[in-house]
Amino acid sequence: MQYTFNDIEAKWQKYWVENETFKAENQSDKPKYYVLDMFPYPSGAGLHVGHPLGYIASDIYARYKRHKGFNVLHPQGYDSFGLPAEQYAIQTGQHPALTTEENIKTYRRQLDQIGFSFDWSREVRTSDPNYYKWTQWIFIQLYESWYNNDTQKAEPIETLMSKFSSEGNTAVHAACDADVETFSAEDWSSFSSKKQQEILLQYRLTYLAETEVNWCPALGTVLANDEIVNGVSERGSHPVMRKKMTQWSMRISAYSERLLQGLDTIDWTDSLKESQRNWIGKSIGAMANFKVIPNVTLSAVDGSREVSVFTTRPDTIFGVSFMTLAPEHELVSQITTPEQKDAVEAYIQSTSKRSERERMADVKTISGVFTGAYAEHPFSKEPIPIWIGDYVLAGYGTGAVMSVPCGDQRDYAFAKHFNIPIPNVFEGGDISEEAFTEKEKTIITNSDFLNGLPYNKAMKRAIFELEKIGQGEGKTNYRLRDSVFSRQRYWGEPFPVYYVNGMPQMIDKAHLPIRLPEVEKYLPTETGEPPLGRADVWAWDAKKCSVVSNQLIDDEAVFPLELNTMPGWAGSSWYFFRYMDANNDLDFASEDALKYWENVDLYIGGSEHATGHLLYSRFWVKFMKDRGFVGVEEPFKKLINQGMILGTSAFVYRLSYMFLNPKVEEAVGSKILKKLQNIYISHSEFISKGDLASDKDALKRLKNTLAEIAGLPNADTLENLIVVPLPIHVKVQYINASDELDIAGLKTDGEFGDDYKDAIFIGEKGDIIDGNSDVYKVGREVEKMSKSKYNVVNPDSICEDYGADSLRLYEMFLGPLEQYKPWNTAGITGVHGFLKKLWKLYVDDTGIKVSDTDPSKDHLKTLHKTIKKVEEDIESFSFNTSVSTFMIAVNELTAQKCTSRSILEPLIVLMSPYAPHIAEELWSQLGHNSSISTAAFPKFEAKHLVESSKNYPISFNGKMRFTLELPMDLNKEEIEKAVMNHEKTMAQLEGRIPKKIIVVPGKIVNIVD
RNA sequence: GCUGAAGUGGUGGAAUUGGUAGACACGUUGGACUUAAAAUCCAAUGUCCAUUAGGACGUACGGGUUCAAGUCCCGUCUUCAGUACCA
Repeated sequence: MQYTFNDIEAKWQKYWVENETFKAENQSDKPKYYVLDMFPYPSGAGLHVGHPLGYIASDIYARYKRHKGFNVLHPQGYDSFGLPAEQYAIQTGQHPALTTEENIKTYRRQLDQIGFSFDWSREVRTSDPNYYKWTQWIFIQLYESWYNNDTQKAEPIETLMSKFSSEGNTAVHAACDADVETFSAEDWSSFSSKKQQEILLQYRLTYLAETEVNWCPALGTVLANDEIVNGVSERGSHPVMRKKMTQWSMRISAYSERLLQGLDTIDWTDSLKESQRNWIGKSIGAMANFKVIPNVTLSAVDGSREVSVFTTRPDTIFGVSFMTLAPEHELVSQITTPEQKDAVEAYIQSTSKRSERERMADVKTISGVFTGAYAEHPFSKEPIPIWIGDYVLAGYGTGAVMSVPCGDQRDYAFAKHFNIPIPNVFEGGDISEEAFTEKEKTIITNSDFLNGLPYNKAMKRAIFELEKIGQGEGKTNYRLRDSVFSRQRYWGEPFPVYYVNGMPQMIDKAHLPIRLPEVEKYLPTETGEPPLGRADVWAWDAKKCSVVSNQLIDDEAVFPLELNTMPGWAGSSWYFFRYMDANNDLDFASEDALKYWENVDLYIGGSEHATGHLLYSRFWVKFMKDRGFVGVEEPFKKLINQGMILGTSAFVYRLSYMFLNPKVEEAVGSKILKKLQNIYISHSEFISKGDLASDKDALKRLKNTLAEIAGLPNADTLENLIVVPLPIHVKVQYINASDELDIAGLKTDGEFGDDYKDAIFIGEKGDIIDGNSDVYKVGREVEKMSKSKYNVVNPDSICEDYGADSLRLYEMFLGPLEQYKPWNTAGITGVHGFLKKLWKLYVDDTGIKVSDTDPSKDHLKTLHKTIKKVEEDIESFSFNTSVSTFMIAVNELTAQKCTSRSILEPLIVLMSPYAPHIAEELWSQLGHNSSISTAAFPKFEAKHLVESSKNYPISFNGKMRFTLELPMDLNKEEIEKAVMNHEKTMAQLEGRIPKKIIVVPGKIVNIVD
């Protein structure tokens, strides 16, 4: 009988569906185990071989846990809202719901053919109204909550309202907007209800706020930072503006400390925890307030203005020689003196043109302007000049810094550039060239009451003194910012929100879901409203409690609905709870189900979600815990990041070379020229993507750097000399690796233009080549699989040619789960051959050949060492090594001609998580009527591995020379005697007397002479 | 720059607590079977020297600890990923 994998796999896939083999029950005597994959976005391209990697691993683990007697929840679903479907809709006019449905069908077919043990009865789709109904509901709960810093918990907004009416807000410690006014209980009750609502909005966990976005008028949409290149849109090169928009935000910053602390309670990789820690960015330091010195020429100054700064090094406060405000800082306009007004305004003008990204990219250029104002040092009372500079970011801390040039490189560079004094406050060291490093900043000097103190004591003392004079306090700052929750898109969850007099109102739970309205086009409106602005039936009738036509909007009962939709991470922040009770109409999941399944025991997915999905989910879960909706504090107990499977792409590239005018060599000498070449090559900033010739700014920067290195007075000397600093391979286009291509046909002329006609080209080896001849070659590169790179390997054809079991085994065999690794289809013949060998171990021409004879000692030894290794491997997620173990076992048993049922039955159970189809088939041929998934995992018995002898490696001075078979029960002395008397030992020693003989019984013998 | 991970044959990768480096595969070479091919099976395969016996060298590089180091310690280099005027 042949191993007809296609038939066998189809047969068992059908069996599993018909018998609901993998359906999980919400109650059981067995212990529970919840294994989850990050659910996929169903893209139009379908699955490639990289996608199932994590699913295979989790499926093996889920099946293993079932064998081990657990009630396993292993569901799957789709993160089906998202941009690609919307883009496709814009281009084709097809409704995203239709294309999404199509894509899901493809995904499901592809997933099914790999033989996953998903419980599909629990499938969720984020774009399903029955699902997003509950996403909307959670949004409402966030709106109806505030964060109490005293209890460190979210509470219903009502408790805040009652605090306000009994004591005002002065004693309330809450996470809220920075600019909340203070009021008493009397004030509160005197406020209009609109004013009360406005104040409450500053406390809610989701709130409306003015946020700066990248607005592209030509495209009529908001762009993400990555969609902007050099200040213009990536698509179409249209100008992009910073624009303030009112958007929903999530007060995730309220949870900074808990999100940080919670990391210690979960089993994630260190690198992932570290990313989240960095993202949360806790820094401990102090706030210090510097009084602005009134200036007689400024009429408005009243002497009460203060510059607040955050610093992590309050011990350096006597090293302050200036202060720097972000150009956007609100004090700037108030304190600037008339003499400096023009300069300051010109500076603000020029910096506002640059995007935040540009500012951050260009770290080297130092710029700033003096405001003319001075602040008073809190202790020395010296006047300190106040500058503005764009190296200070408005968005972090207070948007102002106390500049300590001796201890901070940026302050140092700024001070040098503008000739500001650099007072030293540390003992020892040298600050003639650069600021002190962290290591050098130890003992404080020149600092009044801090003199002689080590920095950590000085920090405490400085904070104490600041608090004493009421000009500062200890403070912890977090980098984590609230996240914008609005998207100007169509294909996302609509907000359950309508507006009365501009104030948001939540729609009652009873009327959810608020379904996405129909629109005739998926683009923003001509007036710049989001796509939902095109909907005709998109108003809320507060009396009838239903969505009605916009035409009916009036002042009394019909109001406009929110036009934004929720971002992609909304639906994915809580879906793991929905699987627990996916078909519940009354609640997002029943209390019983939530209590039984608790949270995810094992979560597998990509590391690209480290600071997105994995942080937002933790935030929502903590919130839901606070409000009593769920019982757990963390969503994912253990998390594993599967590595990416990469494809090999082929492309045509044009060789470009660094080329310099010969004058450079004259000017700088050949030695420096060589140095320059190395710098070009190692300086990745300059060898950026594409052709540097088109990036004038980068070219200019390069010239400055070169001039500096070459010791030239200024970059002008190089003006006509340096042209393009390469070599790089400029990719011309990707090709299908197997295609023949007429490379000559791609040749183009005048690529560099006349600007560079005097240049000489220097090749990769330093040789001079003809600059006008472009050279095209075909290159190969291992990179992420992508349709546009023609390097995608499709699992369908693999399943057809080799079977799903081969695919599963091979993906695991490829290497450690967490590692990035290239796909190489050639290797699959190895595992496929192994499956055939396995088949032949059980089945011959006449059928199953198993016998009920007693197993030999060798058989038992092979089986039990396999059980032991495989169990250890699965527990440690080392799936690649267990595949090798299976190969070794089958090789050994084949050589031993084993047909014993008591060996072959447990062996196939061991393998069934990895290769479930062949396992089911052999299991049933062995005479079993029920699925192999119900069989118990074989039990390891150590007695079968007990050896009576050991093949000792005999080393001389640490080098193994030969091995010697000795009985296990010999003691040290007996082993030593046996080894020393051996003729090979004599031969090695050649009569020398050993200085020392190390004997480790059961391991090794080492003879030192 | 900072943080994290990694660097082992032609390739993917093994190696438990420091104890026989290169398991298991792919590829390559030779052979068997075949008219031939595929499939299958057998053998060899880290590099170098040697007819053999055997030997030398080998886990990015340089040191160190140890009877013994891929594994531990110090320093250096390289690659990948994340992050970045975060005060």
